[in-house]
Amino acid sequence: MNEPAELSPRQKEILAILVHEYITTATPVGSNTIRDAGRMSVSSATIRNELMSLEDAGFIIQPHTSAGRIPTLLGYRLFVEQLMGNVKLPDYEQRTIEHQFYQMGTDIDQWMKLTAAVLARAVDTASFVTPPVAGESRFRHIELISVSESAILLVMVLQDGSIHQEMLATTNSISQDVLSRASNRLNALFEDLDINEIRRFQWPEGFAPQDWEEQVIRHIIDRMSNVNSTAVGRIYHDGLVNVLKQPEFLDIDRFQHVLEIVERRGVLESVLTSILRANGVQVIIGGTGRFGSIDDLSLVLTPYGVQGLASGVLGVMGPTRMPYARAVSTVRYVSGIMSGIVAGLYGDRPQNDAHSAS
Amino acid sequence: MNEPAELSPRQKEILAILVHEYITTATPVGSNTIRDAGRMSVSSATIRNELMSLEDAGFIIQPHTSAGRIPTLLGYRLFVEQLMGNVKLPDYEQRTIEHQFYQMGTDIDQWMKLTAAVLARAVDTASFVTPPVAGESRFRHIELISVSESAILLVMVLQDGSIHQEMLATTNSISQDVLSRASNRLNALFEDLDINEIRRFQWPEGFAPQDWEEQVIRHIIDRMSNVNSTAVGRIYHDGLVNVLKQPEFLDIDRFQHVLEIVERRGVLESVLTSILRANGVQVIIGGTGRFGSIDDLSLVLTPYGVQGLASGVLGVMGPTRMPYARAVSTVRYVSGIMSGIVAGLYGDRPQNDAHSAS
DNA sequence: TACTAGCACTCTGTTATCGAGACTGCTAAC
DNA sequence: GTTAGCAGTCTCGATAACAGAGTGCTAGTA
Repeated sequence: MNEPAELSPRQKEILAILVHEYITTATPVGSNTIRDAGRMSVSSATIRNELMSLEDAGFIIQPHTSAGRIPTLLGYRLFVEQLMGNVKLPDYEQRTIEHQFYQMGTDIDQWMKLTAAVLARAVDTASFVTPPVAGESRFRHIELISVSESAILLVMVLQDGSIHQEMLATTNSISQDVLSRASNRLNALFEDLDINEIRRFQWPEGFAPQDWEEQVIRHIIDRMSNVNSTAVGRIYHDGLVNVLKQPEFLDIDRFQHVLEIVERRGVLESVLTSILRANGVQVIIGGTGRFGSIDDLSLVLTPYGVQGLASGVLGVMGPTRMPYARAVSTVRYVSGIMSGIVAGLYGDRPQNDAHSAS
Repeated sequence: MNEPAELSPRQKEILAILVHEYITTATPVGSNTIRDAGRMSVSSATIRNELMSLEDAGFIIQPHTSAGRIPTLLGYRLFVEQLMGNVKLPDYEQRTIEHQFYQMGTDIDQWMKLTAAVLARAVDTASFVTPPVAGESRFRHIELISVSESAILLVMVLQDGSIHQEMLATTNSISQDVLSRASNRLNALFEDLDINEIRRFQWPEGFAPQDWEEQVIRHIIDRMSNVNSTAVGRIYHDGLVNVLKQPEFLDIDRFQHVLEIVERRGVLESVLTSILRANGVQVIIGGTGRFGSIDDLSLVLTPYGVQGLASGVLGVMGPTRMPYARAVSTVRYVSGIMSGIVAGLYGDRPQNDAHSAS
C-alpha cells in the first residue's frame, strides 16, 4: 500500500483477469495462467513485474513464496467497483428466473421460500430474504378469538399486511360475542393510528375497562413497538449447502462461523436492517469493521419493494471469492421482480402519484 | 448375527459400558478401557472373549483389526431399549429448563424458537419443533382486508389457532365495507365446518356471487386441504452447530447430508408427521429403511400437546453416537412442559371432561 | 526505457518409509 | 471358565525425498 496512485490500464486488466480466474478456479493464479487466460501480448515476465506492483499496492497477495497471487479484500473491492464490467443478467437467465415466479401462489410464506430458493440456485450461494414490511407500521385491524375457556387468540394486522398473533390467558371465560364487540370497538378507535398515537390512548370518561381489555391494549402497543424496532421480519434463508461445498470451507471451523451467524441471527439482523434504508445493490466484502464477525464472507444485498410503503431485503452470501458479477446482476434482477409484485399488491402509488399530479 | 439367543447379564453389562464409553469419548473402546470403566472383577482377556461373542451377535464391530469396538445400529438399539437405565432428568436440570420457560412471552413464534433453543442447548444436538396444530382443522374465522385498490389480504384462523394469510389480486377496487360484510357472511356460514363440509358448500338460491367472492372460497378450500395434508406446520430448528462440532462430521460430506435434510425439508416433514400420531418418545436410530437417507444420524422425537385437539412434534437430532439417555429424558421433560402449556391455552378438556362426567 | 528469456531458488503437496502405540486373538496354563 | 503372555496387525504421526509450480532476478534485446 505504498502507492495511492492510479493503476495503469494494463494493471487493471491483469487484476481483472486474476480476480476472475481466482473466482472460478479457487486456486492462486500465476503469471502464466494470466497470459493464457486473457489474450495479452506480453510475456509472463512482464506480468510478473506488474503483479509485484499490484502486490505493493495492496490489491493482491501471495499465500506463500512461490505460489500464485490471490486478491485481497481491497482487490475484490476494486474489482467490484470498477472492473467487473457488464452486470446485466443474460436474457435466458432472466427468463429462467421469471419462469419460476410464474407458478407462485398467493401465500406470503411460500413466496419468501421460493425467492430464497431461486436466489440460492441462481448464484450458487446461500441466500436471504425478508418479507416486505412498512417502515413505520400503522394499525389496521384486530381480531379477538376465543379458543378456549381460558385463552384468547389475538390477531393483529398492520398496514403493511404483516400479521401478528398472540395467545392471552384469562382468568375467567369470555364469550366470543363480547370479544367481537371489543374488537370492533378497538378497530374503530385505532384504525390507521401509529404506535405513538396509540400510546396516548385513554379510555373514554366513565368507561371501566375489564382486566383483559387493558391486557389487549398493552399487547398491541408492545407488539407494534417491537415491530418498528426490529424492522426486518423473519429471515428466510436457503442454500447453505452451496456455501458448504466451496473449498474454503473444507476446514470445518470456517463453516462453523457461518452457521453461527445464521443461527444466532443477531449480526445478520442488524446487517439486513441497515440495508433496508440503502439504495440499490450493496456489496459487503469481508469483515468491513462494521460487521466484524463476518470475515471471509461477502454479502450482496439489496432492498426491494416500494420505499416508504413496504420494503424488505434480499440477497446472497458466499465466500469472499464469490461470483460478484453474477450475484449482483441476479440480486438486482430478482429485486426488480419482487418490487413489481409488492407494487402490484400494495398499489404503486409513489410513481403514479407524481405522474398524475403534474 | 449367528445367535439370536439372549445375551448373558455380563455381556449386557459390557455392552452398556462400551456404548456409554463410546458415546462420551467418540473413540473405539478396547477391553482394557472397559475393565477400568466398569468395576468388573474379570480380566481384560475375558472381556475380549465376550466382545467376540457380541461382535458375532452383531451388536458391535471393529473399524479395523486391532482397534477397539464400536456399537452397531443394533447395538445402539439394544442399549436404548434395555440397557440405558434411569432416564429421568435430574432435578436441577429440570429446574434449569423450566426456568427458561418462565420468561416466555405470548408470541407463538417466539415460543417455538425458545423451545428449539432450549432443546438444542440441553442435549447439545440439533433440535426441531413444530407448532401445535389440530389433526383435522375446522374453520374458525375469516377476515378480508383491503390493502390497496387491487389487492385483498385474506386472513383465516382455524380452530387450532393456526393462522393463514394470503394476498388476492382483484381487477377492480372493492371497499372495506363490502369486504367486511362478505367476511361476516362467510363466518356465519362456515363456522366450525371442516374441509369436507365446506367443499359441499353452495351459494343460496338466487344469489349471484362476485368473481372475487368465488376466489375467496376457492382459497379457503385450497388452504384448508393443504393444512390437513401437511399436518406439521413450519419446522423450527436450532443447534445445527452442535452437530457440526461432533467429530463424525469432521468430514464435510457427512455434514452436507445433514444440511440437505434440513434445508430440503421433504424427508424431515414426513418423519415428523409420522411421529405426530405416535405415543411417547420415539428413538429413530440410523437409516431404518423407512427414512432411507438418514444414515449416520439418530432422532429422538415425541409428539406433544393434547391428543385430538392440538399437537405438535419436538425432538433432537444428532449423530448415532448420541447421548440417548440425556436426549430421551430431556425431550420427554420438555414435551411435558409444552403439553401443559397447550392444555392451558386450549382448555384441558380431554382429562377434565372424563373426570367431571363420571 | 520497456520488455523478455532464462535460471536458480523457494515453497507446497504427495508419497514412501519407519517406529511407536494400541488392541486383538490365540495358546497354554491355572 | 478364567487368565497371563505374546505374536500379529493396523493406525497414526513424524521424517524424508521429490515432483511441480511459480517466483524474483539478471542480463540481454528492441
